Amino acid sequence: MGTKMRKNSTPARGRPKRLDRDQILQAALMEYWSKGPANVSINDICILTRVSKPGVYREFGSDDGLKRSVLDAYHRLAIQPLLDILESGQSTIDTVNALIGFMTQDRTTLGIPNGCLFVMMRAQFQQFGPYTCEKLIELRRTLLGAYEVWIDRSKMRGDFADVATDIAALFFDAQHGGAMRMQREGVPNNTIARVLGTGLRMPISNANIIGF
Amino acid sequence: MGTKMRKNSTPARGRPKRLDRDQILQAALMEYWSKGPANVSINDICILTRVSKPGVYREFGSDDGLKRSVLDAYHRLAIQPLLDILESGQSTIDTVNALIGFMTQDRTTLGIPNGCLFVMMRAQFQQFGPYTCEKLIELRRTLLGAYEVWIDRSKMRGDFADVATDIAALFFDAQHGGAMRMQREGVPNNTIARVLGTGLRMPISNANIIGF
DNA sequence: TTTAAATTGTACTTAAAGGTACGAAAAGGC
DNA sequence: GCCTTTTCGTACCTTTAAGTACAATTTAAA
Repeated sequence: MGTKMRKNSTPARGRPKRLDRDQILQAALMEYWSKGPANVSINDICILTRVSKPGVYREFGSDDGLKRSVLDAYHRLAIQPLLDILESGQSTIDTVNALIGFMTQDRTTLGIPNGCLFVMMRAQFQQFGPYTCEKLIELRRTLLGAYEVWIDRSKMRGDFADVATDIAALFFDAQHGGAMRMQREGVPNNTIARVLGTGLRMPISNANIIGF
Repeated sequence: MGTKMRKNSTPARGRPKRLDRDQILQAALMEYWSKGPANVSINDICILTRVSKPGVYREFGSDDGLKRSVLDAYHRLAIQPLLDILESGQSTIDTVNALIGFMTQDRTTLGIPNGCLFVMMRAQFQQFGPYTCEKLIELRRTLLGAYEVWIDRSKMRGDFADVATDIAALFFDAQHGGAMRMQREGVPNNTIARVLGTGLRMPISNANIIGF
């Protein structure tokens, strides 16, 4: 957000920057993800990262700005892998299985909190500022768009049921959200996988049985 | 919560009570429902109902106590109709259609906020106190239990797919949650109905085609 | 060595949250 | 008319949130 866009190579003029933006983002991300954004204050993040409060505000502008940036980081960290699965070009069934596998990974062994920060924040968008909300809407559109592209591709291959693409995309998105919430509520991952299995394989198996 | 359980008939001893518990509950319920529980303070409710803050605390004990009681009221108001549909004894298909119809009613004409307070609060349980959380868990169990009973009944009639009852119950619960969240995000009700249609009619149509 | 530029953190402000101490008020019993 | 019981609301408390004023610090350029 600085007025001077300094590249790494340029030595710059004034006092050298010691603040590590990425470290703050990482810490905030993990804190939001594990405790829920509403239960983490800027102060908490300051203490956690040993950065002064004005430091955080200089870097991100506001609470809203920080949350927006964290959401951006979360996009790269945890949403992109999901998008990558959709764009991997595998067979439809393999893709669905990959999605289920991805969502129901054991988080404790990965050192990652349960649930999905994006799903969480979407459910609480009323508590956020304009930047964060904008980012949420953007991410939602990206996800739904990716589902739609994938569904259309599967349809062309003939292994997807006769459901309108936008409806099916909303359906897949809802299953993802449901799975992440179940995980947060403590439902075992193999149970979640079974729920997802009945839900997500439906548009495929139906195609096999009825349509083709 | 009062130490004296006074019936309406008993004239009582001290200063007569003017505080209307139900009015507070109703106002808090609508406020939580429309704005989200996190965006409504005890102060807001006091102003809205023209009750003093100690009045509210005398009646409900704490923020946690109020939320718990509101959730109870919401149970009777908006969850019970859903349970009633499940217990109505209609045919499986009619029940599913009734569920979809109930979830996708036009809220503006009913004067009711979009979404579901219970679904909202479930997604934010980390922000609530022990009483509220306990109530949330209890309500969740009640709902899942009702789904399970209904599913088992449908299975016995032979019009439900070969899916484990607990898994199917979680699936239905997830669809309900997904629908309520879509509604909150501004997805049109007829779109939501189509998403629900593809999801909820699946375990039934599959039974018709494959199993029986 | 001075000056200008850039970043730093201490100490503060303001607002709003949940919660309560306490005396006034309103009733029935004596 | 006075005492007891119960409910009432004003005015406060404590904590914590987001956000900032400002002087000190560290660097390159002059």
